[in-house]
Amino acid sequence: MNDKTDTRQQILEAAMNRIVHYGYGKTTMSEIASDCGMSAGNIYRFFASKIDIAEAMARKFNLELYQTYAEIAREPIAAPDRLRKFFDYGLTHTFDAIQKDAKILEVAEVLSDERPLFFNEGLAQERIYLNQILEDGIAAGTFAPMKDVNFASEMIQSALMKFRFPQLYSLLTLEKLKRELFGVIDILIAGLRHGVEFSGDLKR
Amino acid sequence: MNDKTDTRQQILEAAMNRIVHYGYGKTTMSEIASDCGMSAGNIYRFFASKIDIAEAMARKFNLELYQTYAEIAREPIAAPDRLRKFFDYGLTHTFDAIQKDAKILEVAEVLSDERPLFFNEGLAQERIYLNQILEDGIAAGTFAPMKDVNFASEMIQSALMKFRFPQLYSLLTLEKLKRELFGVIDILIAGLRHGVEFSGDLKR
DNA sequence: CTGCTGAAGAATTCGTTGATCATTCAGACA
DNA sequence: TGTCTGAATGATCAACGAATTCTTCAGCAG
Repeated sequence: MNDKTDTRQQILEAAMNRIVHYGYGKTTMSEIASDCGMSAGNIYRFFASKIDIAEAMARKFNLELYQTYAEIAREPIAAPDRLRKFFDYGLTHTFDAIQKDAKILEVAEVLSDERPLFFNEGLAQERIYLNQILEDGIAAGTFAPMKDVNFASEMIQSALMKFRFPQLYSLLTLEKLKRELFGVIDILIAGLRHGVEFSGDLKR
Repeated sequence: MNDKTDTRQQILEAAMNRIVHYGYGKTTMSEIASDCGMSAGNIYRFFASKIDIAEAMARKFNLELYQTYAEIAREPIAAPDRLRKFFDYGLTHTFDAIQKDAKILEVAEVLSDERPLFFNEGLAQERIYLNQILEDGIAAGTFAPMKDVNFASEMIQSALMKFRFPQLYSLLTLEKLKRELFGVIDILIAGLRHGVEFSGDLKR
């Protein structure tokens, strides 16, 4: 069973090496296989398809991200600062990753085409940490109480959607991007601080 | 001189009829020309290129939009309500337009590829009305005073960016979209109401 | 002189064909 | 018996000539 995990890991690593260098489209299953000293067919005992390798790659990327997210959510600083740090890290991390390996943009594109739900998974995971920060902030009296913390998290994610799509911001510098990110976050924080009357509250 | 404007108008109308029906790519200059009873070459005395026709089309669409924006910005209701109405109208208007003529999505795509700055023009225009609403709100005491109204407008636009890209939301229903739009706006309004301490204020 | 045409040129798209690639699976191997 | 290979298969892609389309412009008509 450990062999299996090891081999899977080896395939993933070989694939990642090729993909970040040549791109997803220019990397073939046979190439990955021969890098691992096996036949292309054998890869299918470990990954159901090529796109699953891309997904595993993204999952690995996200795992690091979530780990830092969890740490930030736990930091003993005021909730608004944690919120800023949270999204600052997310943006910087992906920006740097793209700067370093431009080809991962292709992976993201292919994934959003063929695994459109994968994206939602990440948002849901992120919301767990956001909810935690919001609840802390409410408990500390920094944020006003609210009926539906998860809905608020969703709205925060929605307002910061722009900073998730490199295609939308790739022409801007990181500096300009951050200025904008913090500008939006500051309004959101002011809103959360003083309490939001959601116009839909009656219905929900 | 009026002849010239008329002909231009005629060409634009013929082009629009074909484009909303068959799409931008499937509409040829000769077709537009023969619809107008002229040669393809003659179109170039009125439009410098095919993409300029698409731009004129979008400009016409925006003109209606801006007219309503101006009206909403002037309405004698509280600033927050004007803000809601403003973006509600923008979303509904484009959503309905796409529902009615799906092919205009292709026009938007081609335009953002070949005239990337055209988009910014629209944002700048929109900000004129936003600034007006914000200033009114501040004067009325509904919104807290702020150093840089235009920056706040930019941040509002940034936070609502998601609702501008049909590619990002085309799978959602208008109802769900509006729920989300109002959710974000409500937080922004709460923030503006009580005042924002922009973390970048020292630098600006 | 002005307004327009239609043919020419340049650029782009299209369709076909051959090759490459992802994926499957019968059977070899250990 | 459980692993793995390599050939078979169908799907996708690249190449490239043909055709279409955008754009220009010399010259014709009014």
